[in-house]
Amino acid sequence: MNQERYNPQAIEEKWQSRWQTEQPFACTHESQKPKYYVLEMFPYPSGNIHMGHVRNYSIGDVVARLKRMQGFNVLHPMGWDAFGLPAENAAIKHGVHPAQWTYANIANMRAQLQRLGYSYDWPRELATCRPEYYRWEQLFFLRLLEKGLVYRKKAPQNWCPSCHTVLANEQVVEGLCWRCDSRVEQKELTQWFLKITAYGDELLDDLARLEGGWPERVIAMQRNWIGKSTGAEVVFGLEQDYDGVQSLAVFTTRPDTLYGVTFMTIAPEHPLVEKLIAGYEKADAVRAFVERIRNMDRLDRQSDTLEKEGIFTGAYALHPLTGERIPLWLGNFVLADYGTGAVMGVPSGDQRDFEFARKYGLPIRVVVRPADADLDPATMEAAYTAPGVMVNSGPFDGMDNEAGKKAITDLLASQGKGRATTQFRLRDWNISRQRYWGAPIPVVYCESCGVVPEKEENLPVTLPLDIKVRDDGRSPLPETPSFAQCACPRCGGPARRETDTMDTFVESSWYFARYTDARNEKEPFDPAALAYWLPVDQYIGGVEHAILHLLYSRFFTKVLRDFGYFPQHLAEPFTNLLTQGMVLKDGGKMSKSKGNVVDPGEMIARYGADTVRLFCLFAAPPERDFDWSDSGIEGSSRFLNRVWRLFCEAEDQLLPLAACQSTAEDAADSPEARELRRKEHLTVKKAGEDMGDRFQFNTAIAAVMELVNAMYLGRDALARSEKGRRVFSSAMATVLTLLSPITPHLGEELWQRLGHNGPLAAQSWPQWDAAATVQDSITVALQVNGKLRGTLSIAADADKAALEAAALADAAVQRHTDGLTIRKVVVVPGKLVNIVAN
RNA sequence: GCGAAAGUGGCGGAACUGGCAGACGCAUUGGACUUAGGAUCCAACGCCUUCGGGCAUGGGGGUUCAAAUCCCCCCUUUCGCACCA
Repeated sequence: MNQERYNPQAIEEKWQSRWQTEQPFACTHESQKPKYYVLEMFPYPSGNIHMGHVRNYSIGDVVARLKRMQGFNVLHPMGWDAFGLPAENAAIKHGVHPAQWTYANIANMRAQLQRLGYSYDWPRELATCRPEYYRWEQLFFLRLLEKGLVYRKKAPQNWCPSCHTVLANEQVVEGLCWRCDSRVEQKELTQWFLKITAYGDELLDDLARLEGGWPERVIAMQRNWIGKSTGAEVVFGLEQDYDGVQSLAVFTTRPDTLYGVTFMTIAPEHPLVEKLIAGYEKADAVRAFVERIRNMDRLDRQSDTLEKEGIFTGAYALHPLTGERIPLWLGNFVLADYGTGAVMGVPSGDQRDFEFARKYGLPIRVVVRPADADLDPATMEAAYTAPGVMVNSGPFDGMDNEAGKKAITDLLASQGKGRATTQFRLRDWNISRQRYWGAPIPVVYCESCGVVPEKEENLPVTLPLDIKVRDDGRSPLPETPSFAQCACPRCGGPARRETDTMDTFVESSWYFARYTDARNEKEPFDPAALAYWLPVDQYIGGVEHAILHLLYSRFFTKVLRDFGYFPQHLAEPFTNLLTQGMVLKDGGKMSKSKGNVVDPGEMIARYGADTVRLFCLFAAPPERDFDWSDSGIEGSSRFLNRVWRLFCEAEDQLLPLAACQSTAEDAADSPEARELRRKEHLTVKKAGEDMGDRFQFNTAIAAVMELVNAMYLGRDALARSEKGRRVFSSAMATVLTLLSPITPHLGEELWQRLGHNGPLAAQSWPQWDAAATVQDSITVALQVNGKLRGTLSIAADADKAALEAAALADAAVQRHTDGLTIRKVVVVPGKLVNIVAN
């Protein structure tokens, strides 16, 4: 008997160095096999991997390894989202160049990933900070410019004072910077915008294609973020001519309530305000109101407890259908940048308007009432927003209000006073960043030609590395003459290069496609490779990217398709999305400040990579958060030791079989053999379904644990005969094979010692045989009136009559039916017998 | 307020199509082997019990021979969005 101890450090080193030399997981698109592209969100090279990475990449690696064994040609790449602010902050703090810091971190993290044994196609590795990568992004920028999908605009922008840069709307979380939690300010700047709103409808509609493949809540979050509203723009005439302005438009989703308008509310920032109040005796009070609202903190202004406030401007609009005078108010709840910045006030049909009207004594006119009741404006306590019948609406009285929406919009349109339209909450994407460590935007500003795109043949516009990072965090590029001063690509005259860089989310919006041909120096993608690999079949990452990265990637996919780079039939980049939960410690997020960080490196040093991988998958289903448990990982370690010992203690009895290779004849040798072979096949069934179809790795592992437990129970009996040993050896091979996507090092090591030549990873996933899982006798539950009263062991093929007879003959059943009349017997073959008696 | 998800032993979690609730693991307890064990092995382990059984899947109703699972109402927690007109 072999007493050798399980030494994960030694065997993991052995197999990892072999994988590094042989790169067995590199792949090509020239294959007859069906393809499978599994991708985990690439990491920012912060310096060290944390448990969240380990969980994310372990899930992906199991999928990749399993799919390979199931006969797919699998693409499973890894790279680095390598531009970004932390590199600059580190440069300031430690005096090291951002590039040097980044590349050193990449080297370190690459080694950590290799230490975990992930089956990546390393030759495709990419880093977005390399010119070989971002040159293609600059090319896409030029294309976007040609098509008018990127433009410059001067507007108030989200400005993070601590990061010294603007932020996209998606990067502002509750008024704070997504990265550093500083309070975001508004700053007027001219910036580059990607016209993501041009794809608003498609981004919204195509969410339907993702149903079933993406988590419902991510789809909901995107739908919410895009925020499409259907309604009408209604043009109200103004009572006077205000400096040439004679009308004011509003957007409404309720054109059916147009006859209920009793006032109009305008955003304090609306450009017309100053004109409206000119000459009004209380103009100063209005100006003071505007100032006060403008100076309010953005967070406070958006809080849900903020009281609605307004002020009359002294001006009037005219109702487009009745000609009635409508007082114009300013309101602190009206958003300047949504719709037209002005809303019609219908107190009877909108709760905000209702409260506003009550507060300021404005009239309330009911225009939609429930079908079976009247509403009295004097006693109403809230707006009526449910469907109903139109009243007080001139020719539309009696009409269903849904029909009224269209009818009134049509009437307005015929008179040139409105039109059906839609509004999006989604804003265009500001991609300018006032930072150094990012991809240069390939345009120049020429004294005579204006904004001129860089010539395609001059790409890449390389980010200069010979700079000194400024201590105040501001970008050194504007003061780097060798970069900022240039010749105009059009006239050759003196010009200044754009010194803003691109948001790093631009790089991550298309990296998944670059992996299909990462080393191509002639074009961004090989069309054949793209057509073969895209879309990504399974994408895996944290839910924190539900909007940002996933929305941008979807947008880029549609744009690159329309530019002809991506296949024309490709609508979406990621067919299936798994959002894995967080790894917590003591119920909270791991953080250095809390001192509750579990370091993967330490865990690997203590238990080995296989144990760490196993525990991450066993602790909980993948989409759920789980709390790291020190005793939990002990359990996983114990299990692998148990497998190791089972193998070593039986090693001289083991035969070099593959999974599921014992025969029915072998199984006929003894009841133990038959039972173990049955368990083996059932485990293959369950593990395959749980790992491959449901991504429930925890239950797949539990099933293998049961098989191992069964092997311990049966091993002495099975060791007695050649056939028994065959059954046992086959089960051993099955354990190693089923575990191999999760614990590949242990699998390869023992597979080799079992006497096999080729790698276990190249084995086919075992096929289970239904015939092996049948049993002669089964246990059925016996119930009386739905309550369990006993069990019954009976021939598996017993028919209903036999089951019923056996159940009625059972002592426990008789005891519980004594004195009762049997009304009915429900027999579910193979499961139970329920006797209904009273 | 809107949207999504989740509530099952001391804990993580099983139960996939309604059919023996608690698989698998952790923790705990008892035992074995040991110079010793924080190794390993065996066993117990939802709650109550008069040992017949009774009660248990957030709460309350319902459908059914049978409900963690289906239907209705309610509560709690987490996440996202939120004066979006």
